[in-house]
Amino acid sequence: MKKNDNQEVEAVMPDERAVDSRAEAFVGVRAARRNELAEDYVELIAELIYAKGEARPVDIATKMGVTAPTVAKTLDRLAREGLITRAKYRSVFLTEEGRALAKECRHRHEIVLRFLLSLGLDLETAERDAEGIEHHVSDRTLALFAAFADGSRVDRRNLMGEALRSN
Amino acid sequence: MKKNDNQEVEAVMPDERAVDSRAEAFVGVRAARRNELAEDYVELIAELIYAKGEARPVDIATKMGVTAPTVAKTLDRLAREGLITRAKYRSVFLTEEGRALAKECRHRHEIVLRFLLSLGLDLETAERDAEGIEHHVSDRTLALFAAFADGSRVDRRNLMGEALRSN
DNA sequence: TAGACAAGTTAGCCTTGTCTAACTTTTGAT
DNA sequence: ATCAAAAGTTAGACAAGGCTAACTTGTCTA
Repeated sequence: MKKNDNQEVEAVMPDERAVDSRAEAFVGVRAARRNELAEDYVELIAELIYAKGEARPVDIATKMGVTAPTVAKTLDRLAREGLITRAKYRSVFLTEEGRALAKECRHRHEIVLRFLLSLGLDLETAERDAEGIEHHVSDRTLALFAAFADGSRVDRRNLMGEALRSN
Repeated sequence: MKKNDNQEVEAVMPDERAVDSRAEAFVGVRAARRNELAEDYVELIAELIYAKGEARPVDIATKMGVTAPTVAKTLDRLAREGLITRAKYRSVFLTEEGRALAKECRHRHEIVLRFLLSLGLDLETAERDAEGIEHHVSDRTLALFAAFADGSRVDRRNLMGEALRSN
């Protein structure tokens, strides 16, 4: 492939490190994407059970914004993967593994949400963004988010205190 | 569907607002997910062109961690969607629309990355998380991220200044 | 208790994203 | 100028996630 045909790229100016250190990230991100839907389902099922005592496919469909057959197919997959149990024409239940996953997802979601809110975001937007972001936050970042959300007020006080003391 | 079969949900405790206000988010998130791959490709293509003068399928494949035929099929789709142009056995080029998208993605990526770094995250992790997060950040949140990243030092100074003045 | 209606399922189709295997074109070194 | 290796393409398989249409089961009310 000859290096002819050059193209102007005025608009886009990545810095040096970009091309190489970003490369490996893609693989990991795509891996994360594969589990997103399962996590969303499991989390939603847990919420429905908590809120209504059961998780019915029709409610899952409504909340997820998809049709009933889509839900059925996805639930079959989740059952195959051991996250839920189901019987024909009945509600869905989480296995131990499913509950563990739901709990973990809930935890991440809570932290991301609190973090966004503590940053000054409105609830609507925070809720929506948290839904998308929560699946892509490493443990390290999550810890930082948690610390920030919990500590932002305290930090300010500390900072002011220090400023006062140090003068 | 009778409301029998109840299940213990000790582990998972969503608060009241959760079930309803989170619902609508899913639809939006799924919409965002559809464009992620296209955005990743376009951004990568822009970077390759910038860094090497051209974007070859083989490099895209390496960076994305997939095989050549996968890249070929995806590039066909991007071409169909008007984001790139390509000729058989040649490198790939961005259309105006593709360049615009790449620029926008780059911009988001930069902000998210700077934000994560300013939060104290190491470069590796920040890079990886930014890759996943950037597609799920609303304009509102992005603005907040940008302000935080740019202003965290300034804020501290202001805060200290205020603390001093107000006493 | 009988049906009507709501909920759930099944079948079949489409698109995307992934792969391997096999083939063709381009490039570059001798 | 030739030809081997690298790059690119095509064909075909498969799973996931989505849909509509048509059928079955459960529930609840008259």
